Amino acid sequence: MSLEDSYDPKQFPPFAVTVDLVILTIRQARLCALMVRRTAPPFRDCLAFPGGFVAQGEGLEAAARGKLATKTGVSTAAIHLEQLQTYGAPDRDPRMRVVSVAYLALAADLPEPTVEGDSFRAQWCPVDELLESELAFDHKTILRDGVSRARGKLEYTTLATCFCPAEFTLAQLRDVYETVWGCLLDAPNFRRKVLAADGFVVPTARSAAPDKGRPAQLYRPGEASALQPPFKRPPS
Amino acid sequence: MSLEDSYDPKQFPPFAVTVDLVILTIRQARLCALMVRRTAPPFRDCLAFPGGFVAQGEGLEAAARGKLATKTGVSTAAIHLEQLQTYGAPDRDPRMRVVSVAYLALAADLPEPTVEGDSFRAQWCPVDELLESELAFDHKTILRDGVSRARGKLEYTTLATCFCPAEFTLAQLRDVYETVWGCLLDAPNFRRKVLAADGFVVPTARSAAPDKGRPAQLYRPGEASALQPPFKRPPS
DNA sequence: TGAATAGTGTCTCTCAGACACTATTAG
DNA sequence: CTAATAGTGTCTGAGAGACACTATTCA
Repeated sequence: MSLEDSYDPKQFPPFAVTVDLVILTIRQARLCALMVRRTAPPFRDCLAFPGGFVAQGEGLEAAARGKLATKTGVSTAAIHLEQLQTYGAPDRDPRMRVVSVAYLALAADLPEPTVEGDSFRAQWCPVDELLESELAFDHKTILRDGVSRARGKLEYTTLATCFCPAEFTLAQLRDVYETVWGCLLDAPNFRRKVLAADGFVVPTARSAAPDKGRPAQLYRPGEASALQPPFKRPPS
Repeated sequence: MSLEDSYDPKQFPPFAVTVDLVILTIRQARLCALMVRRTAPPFRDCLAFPGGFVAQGEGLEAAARGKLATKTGVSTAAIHLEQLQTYGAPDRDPRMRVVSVAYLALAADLPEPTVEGDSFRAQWCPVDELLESELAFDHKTILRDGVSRARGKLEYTTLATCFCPAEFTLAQLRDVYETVWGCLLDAPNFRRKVLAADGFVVPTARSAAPDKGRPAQLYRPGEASALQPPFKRPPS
């Protein structure tokens, strides 16, 4: 913030500031987001992202991380969290002026969310279904932005491993790309690209025990965060 | 924003919301940002980005566009404006809790900013010098993020033309890339890539009248906004 | 004419995609 | 053995970079 000389810190229009969380995961080969169903107007019975007010002395990311831990009931250390965008149209909440800072979280498949104080339910919903249905506030726009960001980030970062368990096969990693991008990738070429990307994955001592077929090498995430060169997403 | 059932719209911690503008342009082959010098504490005499409070009924982008028009004194239609990030650390302003939504603007070389009501001065400053000096609040972080965003966007969008006048030569466009990326590009290869990118630039009927050397074809921006395939930034 | 800048041709290297092929498991 | 999945080899075409070359202007 930078201010004219006439600035008076006592006279400012008060806003409510909230965080909204777009928490993405992959369940049964579908990209899903964690949603809560609203039980009060406005948008009663609509699905909405978890979120809430930012407290007076609380940082934005700290607020997001707090909500994340509450809703998922999981240690948030392993979950990637980044700021997405800020949404502040004057009429986005009919009750009052609210500016919402949206965060994007990428997580491995998590247990079904626990009922927190029994006051609301959270559930995983496939994003393609969410984009067809009505969501509260401007949350459909936020969801589109979040999915788009996630798709893009898979191209030039190693964040795909966030959707995987601690150890994973290359087939699992490929499934992440295929699910998020909605396309099919050539397994041999994918394998080469991943292994050629320095620090993307590192092999472990173990192999996966499959139902059938040859067991696959298990890997864990490497140190690298950027992919150079980036992965190319096929046009679709 | 999504809220628990116990939500009460009357009880929320009030925040001030501001917009900050990172306005980038190229002057004399240097990437520059428009800055104002603070005349009151805190950070008195430090440089800061133009910005100010968002009014109660005003959208965030509308607020940013308003400030942009005021500070540059130029029709903002031709200036690219996009949301950058939101900065809301509890202690970022010592006076009060402020959440600032930063916007990034890319503009062609503009006239020296006019003095607006004589209450403050705006000036263009080379970003490399700004990054060496002390800036107000967390504005150095914001500047780094803005420059980084601009660099990245030149790779996969046609936004480089925003730094050019209405008609420009390919050499001017190449200068934009070289200045923003801080590298040298091979002129023949650059030319081929730009012309191969469908809708990046379209030739006009005119040629530039150079001081010396062969006149160059003039182009204007095309319809495309994305570059497929992206331009590759040399490692540096 | 020569200096300067615009623009073309062409070679090479790297990488992405296609796809045939081999390897290792379960039954 | 077959089915199924993991993993390798190899060809081809597109694009990036290097750089020699031609074209058009001014003085």
